[in-house]
Formats: sequence, structure tokens, C-alpha cells
Amino acid sequence: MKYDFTAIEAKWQKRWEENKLFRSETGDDKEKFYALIEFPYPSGVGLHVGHARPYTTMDSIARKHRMQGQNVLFPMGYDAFGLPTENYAIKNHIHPAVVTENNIKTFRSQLQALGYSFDWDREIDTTDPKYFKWTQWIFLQMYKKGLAYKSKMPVNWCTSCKCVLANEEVVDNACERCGSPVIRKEQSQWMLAITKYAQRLLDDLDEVDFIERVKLQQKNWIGRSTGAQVRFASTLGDDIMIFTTRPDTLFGATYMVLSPEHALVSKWMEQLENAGEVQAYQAEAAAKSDFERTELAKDKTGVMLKGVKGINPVNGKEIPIFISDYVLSTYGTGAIMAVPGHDDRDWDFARKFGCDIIEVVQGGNVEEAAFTDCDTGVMVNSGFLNGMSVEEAKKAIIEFLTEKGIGEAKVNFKLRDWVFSRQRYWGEPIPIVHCPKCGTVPLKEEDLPLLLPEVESYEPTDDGSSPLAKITDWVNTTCPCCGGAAKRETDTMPQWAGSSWYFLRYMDPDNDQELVSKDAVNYWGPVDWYNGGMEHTTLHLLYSRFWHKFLYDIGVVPTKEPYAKRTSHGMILGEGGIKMSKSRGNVINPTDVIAEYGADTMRTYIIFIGDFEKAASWSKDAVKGCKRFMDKVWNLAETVKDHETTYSPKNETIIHKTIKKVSQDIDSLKGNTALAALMSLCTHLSSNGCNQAELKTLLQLLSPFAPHICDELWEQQGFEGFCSVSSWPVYDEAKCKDAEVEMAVQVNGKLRGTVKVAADLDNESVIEAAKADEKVARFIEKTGGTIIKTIVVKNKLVNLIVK
RNA sequence: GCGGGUGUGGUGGAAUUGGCAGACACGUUGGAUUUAGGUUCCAAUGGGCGACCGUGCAGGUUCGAGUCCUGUCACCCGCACCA
Repeated sequence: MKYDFTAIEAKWQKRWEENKLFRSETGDDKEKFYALIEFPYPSGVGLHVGHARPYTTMDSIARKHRMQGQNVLFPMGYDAFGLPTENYAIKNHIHPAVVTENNIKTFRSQLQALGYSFDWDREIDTTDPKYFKWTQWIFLQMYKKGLAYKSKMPVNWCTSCKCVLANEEVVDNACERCGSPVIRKEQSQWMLAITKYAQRLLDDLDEVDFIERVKLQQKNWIGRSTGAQVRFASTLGDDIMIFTTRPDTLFGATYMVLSPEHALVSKWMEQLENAGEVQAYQAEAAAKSDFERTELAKDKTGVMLKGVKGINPVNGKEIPIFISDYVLSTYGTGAIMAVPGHDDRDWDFARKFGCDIIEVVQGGNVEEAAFTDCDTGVMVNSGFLNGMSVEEAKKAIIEFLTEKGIGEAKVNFKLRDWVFSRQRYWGEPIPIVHCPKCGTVPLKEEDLPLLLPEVESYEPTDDGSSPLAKITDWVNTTCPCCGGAAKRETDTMPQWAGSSWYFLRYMDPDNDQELVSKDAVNYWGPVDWYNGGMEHTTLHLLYSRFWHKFLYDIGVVPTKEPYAKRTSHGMILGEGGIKMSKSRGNVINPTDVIAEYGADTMRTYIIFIGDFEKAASWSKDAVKGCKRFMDKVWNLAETVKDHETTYSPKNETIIHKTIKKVSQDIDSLKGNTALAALMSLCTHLSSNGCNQAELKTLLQLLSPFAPHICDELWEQQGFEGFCSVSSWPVYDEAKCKDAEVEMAVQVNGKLRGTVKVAADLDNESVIEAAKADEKVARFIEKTGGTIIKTIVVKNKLVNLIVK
């Protein structure tokens, strides 16, 4: 018979669905296993091979765990709010909901064509009112607990479109759409106080099994630092609060720097001798993105505020104050004391602007460069701190500052609060009403979901408010509190909102009373294994941990952390290691690959392509190798005519070895080497003869990767039920060992030969066998003849040191 | 500039974590079967005539280094100059 993958794959996808083979029942007696992959944003271009990599890998893990008898939850859904859909809708005058619906249809059929073992009865969509009702509900709870608040924040403002732009829409400081300059402008925004959870988000990383580089990136992003907050007086009367991690160097502070946006700068403006210069610099800074400020770091810029001086609180010295864009308004207090002797950036700046450089920790040469690596140095030029170690000085100065009431110890985080408003149409409306009498009033829970109104146009308004602001019918409402006339909040939530809790909804997708039932979350939570891209490490992953901790605090979920384990995949690049992109025309569409070679080949190749955690490049030719492997398995099955139920002695060892290898490799994300072992097994069985018991095991081991062909051959061999849900083969450790091993023989560390000996042979016999090898003996003779030392690595290698 | 990564044949990548570098594939070459082949099978395939040389580059530790240490270069991802 011919291997007709198209017919076979359609047949089994249909059967799996008809039999609800992958449905997961909440509350099963079996051990639960919740495998999660990041749900896709259903863009117009459809599924990308980049999606297929983590999805296929996690599918193979889910399938294996299911075969091992676990109750597996492996769900799929769509993160469908977002900018591209909205922009497409604006351009083509189609409702974003319609665009979304069409895109989801495409995605669903593409996912189904790949044969993933999702429980399709649990599919979710973040734009479904039944779903976002609960996104809004969570926001209300946060508002009630004081975690949602309004604040002025800088936004990207297109001077021509007169609207707020996402960072993504700003290209080289210009609007992506119209090319006009983009400036930074203050606008009132809804914020979520993630910083209140900073310490817990940091501490609880110790409790979870995340790959190290994810933990590290989150740690550095949260960025806890300890230091002091210190109040500097100024000659104009106002105090300047600064944060420093090095209060011990306070005597070395020879100038101060404020961020250009600092409130005191505007306050002092009229009294400054160089107000014009200062204002020009402020405008210049406003035109730069934070990122650009960073890139231009090498050449420090700034302006001295003439007419005001700061006063160093420990020695009373008057020091100049600058504004410079290397100080950010969003970190610390937006003001620093500069210690050029012991900070690189301060040193560069001081040299350029002619500020004093004072050494306060001995050990370097501050005339040459800042001495920063100075933890072991001794304090000098620092009054009462002189002679102390850095550590002692830190303690002493904080005591001194606290006593005098001019400073205190302070923990500071890099992490800043989450800007939660978007002036956009295609997002969850924020369920808040503004009442002239009652102020800001949350909607009542029973009035959720608050739906999006129908609008004519999705374009933002030219005063920077959301398109919703134009819908007066919708905006004008009554106050839930006093019943008087009031106006709705017109900002919507960011795309991150819906994805911050979706894993909970999969546990109980149809519940209209709660976001998730206690039974469901107690049974399924936490997610056992969550895989996703590194690009989501600091935003999505942190946001969802934050929301989960909040839900834990209000008693909705029973665990502090949402995900027990987190892994991350590498990117799929185009041929030759170039990034896939539309403009390069090297984008691979999984649907095309399926049409040409079948889903099993596509799945096998995407697993075989390389180390899951590293980037890998697509190769059209290499796909063929995987198709050949499918053909080989098919051909092998055609040779099996017996009904043996035990392995033959000649194949026993390799079968047990392969079961062991594949079992271990799947759970350590090494499907590539598992497949290499299966290819070897297949070749071995083809040339050595294969009985039905052996074929059965091969099919089961291959099934997580290539499930369709395995179920087909399973049926053809007359086995019961589905290979996809059969019991995972077990191996016998004792049968994984070969009787004989080949050991490498080195003379003085260089490979000179090999010997075949019985496994686990004692060292002396191994050395004798090694010396007996003709080539080895010759090299011993040549190098001096006397063996002075021997090193034996069991079953691996002998090294003879000869003099 | 900061944070996190990655560098191995003609190509994708293996290497039990300090123990035979190049498993398994792709490609190439030769052969067999075939009317034909995106069929199947067999053989060869890091470089060098060789002693030997080979894991981005330069050192180091070790009986032994792709793996550990120091320095350095290149590339990729993220970013909010984090005081």
C-alpha cells in the first residue's frame, strides 16, 4: 500500500475529534498534568512555522504524558485584541471583530491540520465578552484594592496624526504611518501598581522551576537595589531628593543632575539666568525616546542651571546643578548626586563640564578614570568616615543621615508601574464612570461585561482620546453611585490584560458565575509546564505572575505562583540563518509544507531541526530527510506479518535502550536526539528483521512526534484502540547494557587505538588489554617505554602516561 | 550604554556535562536495482601526501578541554543610561 499521508491525516484528525480522545475531565482520579503554550495573536498572515516549534514540542510532551497515564490538560485559544487588527480594520473599513473572527478560523484550521492534541472544547478568545467580562472583573478588584490609579505619564505623540503611538509605531523618532516627528508628551493614564508586588515577584522566583536565564532576566528587570534617599538643600530654598546606592561616597558628590522633566526645573525657570538654554535642552530631550538617550550615552550632554546651587548636606559645600537626559524621570527620584570619582558616567560628564573629581575611596587613580570596583578600599577625604571600609562607611553614613533627619536607608526597584491605558478601540473597555458628583466610580459587577459600542471609524480622535470618546450615546451614561448624568472612561486595556490570566480560564471556560471555579483551580492549578518565547520574559510573564499573586491575595486562586515550570524556545530562522520576513520573501507557511509532505513530516522536522532552546534555520532539503523517515517506517511495517508479543533476543538491547532514550529526551526537550535514536532503531530493524512486538514499540515511541502515521499502522497491524492513547512502553535497565564495550586507548593523552572488552571489566585487565594492542604497544615503546601512571574511565577510556 | 544569550565539517546539528569531536540527517561522489524516479539499497565524505592539524580568536588549568578559568572578537534577543 502507498503512504497516502493526506488521506491518513484527515482520517485520524476526524477520528480523534469524534472520539474526544484528548478531552480532559476536571477532577479525574488520575494524576493531572497541565501543559501550556503561549496562545497566538491571530494575525492576518496565519500561523507561522515559529508557532509550530513550541506547539509541536509541547504536543509531544502532552501526548507522552497522556500515554503514561496522566490526565492531561493541553488547551489552545487566541489572544485577539491588539493593534494590527485595529490598523487593518481602519485601512479596510471592516469591523475588528469580523477581522478577528476570520483570522481565528484560519488559525484553528491550521492548528488542526498539524494534529495537535488540544482539548478543543476548552478553546477561548480574549475578545469574547464572556471572556473579557472577567478581565474587567479583575480590573475592578484591583481598583477596589487601590492597585489601579491614574497618573500623568509621558506618551509618544505624533504631531501630525495628533494621537498616541505605541513604541512599535515609532520608527526613528517618526510616526510609522505619516512620517511626522514624534515627541514625548504627558498624558493622564491608568496605571497598575505592580511595584507593590516587586519584592514578592523577586522572592518567589526561588520557589519555581524556571530556566535560569528567565529567572535572571526577571531578577534584573525587577532590579532591587539598596541604598539611601538623601535630601539636598538648594540655594533657592527647595529641597532635592536623590536616591543613591553609594551613600558612602557622599563626600565625593561634587555636582547634581536632574532629569530634564524634573518638576523643580520648571519651578525655578524664571529665576534661572539661562532659562532659554534650559528650555531648548528640555525640548531636545523630549524629542528623544528613552532608548535613544541610551544609544547616545557615549557623548554626554547637559546644561548647568545658572542661578541655583545644591548644598552637599555632609560638608555644606555649594555644588552646581545640571539637567541631563542620562538621568531618567522614571527611576528613583529623577535626581542624582554625582560622584565622578567612583562612577563612570559621572566621571565622563565631569570631565566634559569641568566639574571637580574627588577621591573618597582609596585604591584607584581618579585622574585617569573612575574607580568603581572599590568595595575593598578605604575611605578618604570623607570627614568622619575616613579610615573606614566601604561597608562600614555605608552603615555609618545612613546612621548619620537618619539621626540628622536628612536621609534614610531605602530599597529601590528598577521595575516601574504598568501603564494600563490605551487610547484605542480594539481592547477591553475600562469599566469606570466619571461622575461630576461622585468622582471616579467603578461599574457594578453585575453590569459586566461592558461591551464595546459599534463605531463608524476606529481611528483615534485628534485630541488624543480613544475612538470611544466620539460615541456620545455610549459615553453619556448614569452614575452607578448617585444615578446622575456621568461619562464613561473611554480608554481601553492593553493586549497584555487578557493574556495575564487566560491559563485560569482554560480550567473552566464556560463558567458564567466565576472566572474559574474552586474545584477546577484546585484540581488543575498551577500550570505544570509553561513554554514560551524569551521575548515575553519581562512583560507577559511578569504581568501574569503579578495578576496571579493579586488573585491569590483576594482568595480566587490557591497558589502564589501560576506556573511551576517555564521553558523557552529558540527562533526559527530562514534558510542560511537569516530572519524570516515578508520583505525577504523567505517566510515558510506550515500549510504549504503539510500539503507537500504531510503534517507528520512537518512535525518531525520541526522537532529534528535542532536544539529546542537555540535558534535554528529552516532547510527545505532537510525536510525531505524526515519524509524519508516516514516512508521507512511505513515500509518497515509492511514487512511485519507475524504476531509476536515479545522482543527477539537480537533486537532486545537496542529496543530497551531506545525506550529509555526517547522517554528521557522528550521530557528534557531533546526531541531532536530522540528522533535520531528512532531513526537508528528503524534502520536497525529494517536490516535485522522486525517482529510485531518490536514494531508496536517503535510506533508508540514515534507517536508523540508523528501521531497520524502511527495510528494508521497501529490499526493496520490489528492492535486495539488508538496508538495515541496506548500505554507508554517501559524499559528494563538491565537490558539496556551491551555485553561488550569498545574503549579508547590513549598514550600521554593522545588517542592511539581502541580495545573491545567485556563491560565493567576491572581496571587491571583493561590496562592489560590496552597494552596488548599492537599499535598502542608501539607508541609506548616510541615514547619511552615506562608506564608511570594509568587513568581508567569505566567503559570509556584508558590513558597510559609513559616516560 | 545596560541585561540575557550564541559561535563546532559544504549545511542543520550531536557529544552521557572534563573522557574516542562530528551521532542523526541534508548535500555531494561512486556503485546496485529500476522504462522512469522527490523510489529503494550499498559504500565514501572535517583538513593535510604525511608526521600531524582541527570546536570564533589569544592565553591558562589538567594525564586529558567543544565543555572549566582569564582576556578578546563577532553575531542574535530584550531594554526603561537604573545612579
